[in-house]
Amino acid sequence: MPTPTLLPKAFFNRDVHAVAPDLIGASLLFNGVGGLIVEVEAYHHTDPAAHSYGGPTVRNAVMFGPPGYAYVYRSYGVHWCVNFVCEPKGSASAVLLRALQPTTGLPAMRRRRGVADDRLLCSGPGKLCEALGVTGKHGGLPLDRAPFALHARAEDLPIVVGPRIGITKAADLPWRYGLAGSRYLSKPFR
DNA sequence: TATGAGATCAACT
DNA sequence: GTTGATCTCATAC
Repeated sequence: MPTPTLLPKAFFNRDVHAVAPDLIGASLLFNGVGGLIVEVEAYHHTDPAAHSYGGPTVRNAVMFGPPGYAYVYRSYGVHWCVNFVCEPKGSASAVLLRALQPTTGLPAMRRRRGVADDRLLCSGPGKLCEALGVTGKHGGLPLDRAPFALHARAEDLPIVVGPRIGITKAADLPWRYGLAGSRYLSKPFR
């Protein structure tokens, strides 16, 4: 097994469309619990679907900060969703984590989620945060140290792209990236 | 398999 | 007052 490489902040200091596919297959642990990233979506400040579209607010302030930090927001008033901020400071782009293949800390994830089926633990942005225990208080934390632990994938993987999920604006842009054939996606790719 | 409602809150009109 | 980067459960086909 090759020694995994811990992702430095510089990894995120690139175009969001370069970072997003490179995250597929990477491993994400949060307080020692997590798995392999199998699905993400890219958002950019010129993108009408992005929270940063239209300028900084209290909620999206982290997106306008430096890359390599976590932007966490509440979705539909109920769920937490986590993003990785990308590109040079100020461009307000981010990658939304949508699904993981669970590998580590399965008992903790099953307990938090209240389900036993591995495929239901992290197959969606809200589920993923619940399984890992990520909440709003973790917004703004750096991604290159605890409680986060991100490692680059060891080899190239087949990546598929498609339109993003659950949005109404710019819904046709193919800015969703996934691991081809994964059983752990929030939804299959067409 | 597919569609619909409810939960619950911050941003925005 | 309305909308949304969601999820779960219920009911219908």
